[in-house]
Amino acid sequence: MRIGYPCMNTGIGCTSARTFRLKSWSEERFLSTVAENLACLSRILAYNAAHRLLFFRVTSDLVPFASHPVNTLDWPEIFTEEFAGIGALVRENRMRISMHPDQFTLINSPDEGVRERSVAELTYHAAVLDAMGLDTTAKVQVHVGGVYGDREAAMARFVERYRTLPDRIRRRLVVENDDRLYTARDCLSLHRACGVPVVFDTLHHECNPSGEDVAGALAACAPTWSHHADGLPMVDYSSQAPDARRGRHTPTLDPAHFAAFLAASRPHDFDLMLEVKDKEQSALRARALATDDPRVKRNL
DNA sequence: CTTAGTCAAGGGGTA
DNA sequence: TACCCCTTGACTAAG
Repeated sequence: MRIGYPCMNTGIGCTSARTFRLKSWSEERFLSTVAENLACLSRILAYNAAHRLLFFRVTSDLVPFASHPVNTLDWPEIFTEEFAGIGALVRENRMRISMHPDQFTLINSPDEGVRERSVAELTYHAAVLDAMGLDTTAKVQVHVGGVYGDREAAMARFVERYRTLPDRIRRRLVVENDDRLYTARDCLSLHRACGVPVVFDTLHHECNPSGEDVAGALAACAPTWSHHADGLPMVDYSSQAPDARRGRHTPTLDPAHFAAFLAASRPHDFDLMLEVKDKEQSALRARALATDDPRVKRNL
């Protein structure tokens, strides 16, 4: 079990998610922003390596407007060295990377334009991981998408479109249960139909359950990952913020809830993404809480 | 300097 | 049909 956190570090004083308004677009602005973002990502990963936080989600804002028509620059080529350096850092420290495109990425949309933009966005995400030289254990996770008034048809469209995605995308794509529309069980049925691995999200499963307890859901999702090509299963963990709208993440790690999760999840092994607002601070506390867990101990 | 409104992109739910 | 919500940090113009 590697423990990680998403997208940003609260302590080191830089962000890899700098962006700008489309109105402010210029090649100079783009190039300087990407350069800053990549430099910051390097710093974050160096911090993570030093603190043995070996799982990290790279922000989708790393390359602003990467899939937008306004951008005709060959950014993977321009930043070849920077991406390669980051990839080397990841590999040398046996770290793992994931990405999670925004809600606009909907491969099951009936709208041709939405689908095309989604494929372009997925191509961007795959291109980042490719430029880093990472193997197919580095994943791009998406939700199933909309229902469009007909769940069966919407799920069938996901399957059909997954099958025809370029291999560059498909080999990295994994699907996650969401908090309203598609449960873990729905995702498992997609896996049976097309082979897509399933990321289990604990909070979404609480909000939008499909009958299994945590252990049962993990047992069902784990075999959707081919150990060789896909690596360990990925699990997103968070708990419900008290007195907040359903689905809102807690601001910081709840130690008792986390301990209960660790106990319930045994003996399954997976890489764990802590979706908590204070980011690396909670990841560090989680790792400390779990140091006696043999799954974590192996990676210290 | 601080702050409040806004940002490429979709879809679901309510009135 | 019209409007609100999600989720979120960062940008940007206004004060």
